[in-house]
Amino acid sequence: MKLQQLRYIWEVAHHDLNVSATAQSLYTSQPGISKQIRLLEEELGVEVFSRSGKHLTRVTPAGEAILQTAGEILRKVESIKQVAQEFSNDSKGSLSIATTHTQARYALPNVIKGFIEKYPDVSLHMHQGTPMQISELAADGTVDFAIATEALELFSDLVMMPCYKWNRSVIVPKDHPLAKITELTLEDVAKYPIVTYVFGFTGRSQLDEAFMNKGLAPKVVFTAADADVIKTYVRLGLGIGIVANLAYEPEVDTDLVALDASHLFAPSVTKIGFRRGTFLRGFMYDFIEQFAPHLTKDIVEEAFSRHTKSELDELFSHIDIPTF
Amino acid sequence: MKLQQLRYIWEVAHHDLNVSATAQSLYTSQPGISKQIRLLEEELGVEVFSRSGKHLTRVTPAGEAILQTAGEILRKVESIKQVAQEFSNDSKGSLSIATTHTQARYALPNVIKGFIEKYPDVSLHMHQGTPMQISELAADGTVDFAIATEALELFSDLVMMPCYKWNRSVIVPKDHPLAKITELTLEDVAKYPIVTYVFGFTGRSQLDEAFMNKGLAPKVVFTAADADVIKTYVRLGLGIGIVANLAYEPEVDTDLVALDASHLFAPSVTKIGFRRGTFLRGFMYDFIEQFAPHLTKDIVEEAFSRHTKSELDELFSHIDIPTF
DNA sequence: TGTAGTAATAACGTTTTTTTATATCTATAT
DNA sequence: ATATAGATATAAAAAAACGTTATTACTACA
Repeated sequence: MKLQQLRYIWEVAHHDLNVSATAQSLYTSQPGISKQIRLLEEELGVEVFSRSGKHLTRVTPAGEAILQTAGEILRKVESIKQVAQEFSNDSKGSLSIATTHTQARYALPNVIKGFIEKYPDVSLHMHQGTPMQISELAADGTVDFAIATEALELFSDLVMMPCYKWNRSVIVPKDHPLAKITELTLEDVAKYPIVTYVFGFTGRSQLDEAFMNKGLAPKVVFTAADADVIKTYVRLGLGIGIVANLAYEPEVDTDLVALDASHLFAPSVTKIGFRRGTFLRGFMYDFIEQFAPHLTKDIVEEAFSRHTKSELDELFSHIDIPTF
Repeated sequence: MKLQQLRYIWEVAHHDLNVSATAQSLYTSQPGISKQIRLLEEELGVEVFSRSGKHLTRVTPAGEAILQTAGEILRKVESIKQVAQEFSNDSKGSLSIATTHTQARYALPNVIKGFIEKYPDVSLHMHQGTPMQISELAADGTVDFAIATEALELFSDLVMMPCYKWNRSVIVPKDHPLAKITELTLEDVAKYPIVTYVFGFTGRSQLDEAFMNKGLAPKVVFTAADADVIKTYVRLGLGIGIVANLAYEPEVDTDLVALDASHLFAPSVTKIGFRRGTFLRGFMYDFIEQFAPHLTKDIVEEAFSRHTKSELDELFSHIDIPTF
């Protein structure tokens, strides 16, 4: 059995069982992969993939189990490389983060600016996607960290830690009737067409819940994955926007007014997650702490060792989470 | 990075850093191994072993971490092979057990007889040693199961499950004064020179404890690792024997008398242990259940998922353990 | 200081892996 | 049904990796 063979079956399984496409993505040839897969299957005496003629159609039950373990092995191989780098050079390496537009655009810039100054030899890679995609990237080891407000808790092999709480603002054009109101109520908000986040993004669920609890059914006329798009449509007069209040930038958004809505909607919590069992390098701990000062190396290591979700919750119930 | 390289560093680390000896044990050449180790170190950019001139003197801190992970990888590779065999042929495979003389000689024969009848294509390997050695063999993956009464709990990465309780008998020659006594007391026993198990074997600690609690200091004149040897010396009149009562065989030991000592010493518990995270094949579950009927597949899988010792204890506190 | 044991190096032959070119098969649409 | 695009298998050749033997160089221990 060769590591290369395990890598091949894993990659093929993650490329819709298309060997040619896999070969391309790995910059190698299709026959090479096909042959190694065959060799592995021959050695093991089991087929990993079932075939209809020449096409791979699905993963066999045995393959299911083998792929699972192969994935674990490949991740451990990565962790050996990480450990080696850690020992050979404290400050060289790479850090991959998967996150949503909201974080990338509003929450992370400062942290990342500081980080690349401190670790000029660490190459930073930022992946963007839906919370679901982000979680998957972290769960299968493509990225080191996932940062998002939703969906992270659905993956049981991610260690997930709360970073900060945030509230919402209603944003309206300067001349909008709501701009003059002093005490905003949910009923006020529900009167106007709403432009906000797509479902599954950036705490959208808290928003729906608040309206539902009051028996209100606001008209959501437009949804987008990020606040920049939302603001654009608010400017067009399509409706009032509801966004994370960190997404309102007073210096830039001079034509808009932000009305604090902290009292209308329950705060959301943005979390950072990484795969259980990953080896975290020094600069990774540092990154986490820069982003969420309460997540010191000690705390993260403690979180590491908690196996169940309830044990994790217990840990963080003692810790104060900052509000943005 | 190649699996072969990981295998090499692991083996060298487990052969006192002697490359030549490792090469012999793996039926390959010394330069081959040396070269692969160098290549790996070059690729990783860290030395796994530190050298004084041409001799490997110790494992570097980085090597420590790398070897740890390498071991995990190699075990996962084994588990892939196991899974494959499981799927390709339910009843072919191999089962390695490490145990003490006591178990091998008195407790296991029936189970093993039944097992080889049921699974003629599974090759069985029995390793014998001290409880300490046994536990190590299981912990580093050389054997599938460890069966012993002591020392198993010292290894935190072994899942340990109680199999049966057993009590002791005092064995004496037919003409010994004690042979006529009806109600044996500790004081009676302490009067005579004693022949029993070596410390660290077969529940020896329970025995010492019982005497100590009563403030007695019996004269232990001879200790051995197994009951056969003990019986031999009892026959020679060296003293009275204290052995597990399953070690007294009425049909064979006609010249000896066994006096039940259940009321004098706390019962001992024999346990079976295996490495956390190993893949257990069907026949392995079956073996366990044959040996300890209360350890059904469901129970074993439950034990698998309990991470801490206290969780395990909790599980078995509900389960009745048979007495031999 | 000498000797036995052990690792590194170099050169060579073998095996394994990858590549290229090509044939064959499958699925899908016409 | 048939043609076609997309995909895998096969075969042969080239390239790379691996292990072996022979030898040198070093260390530890007597």
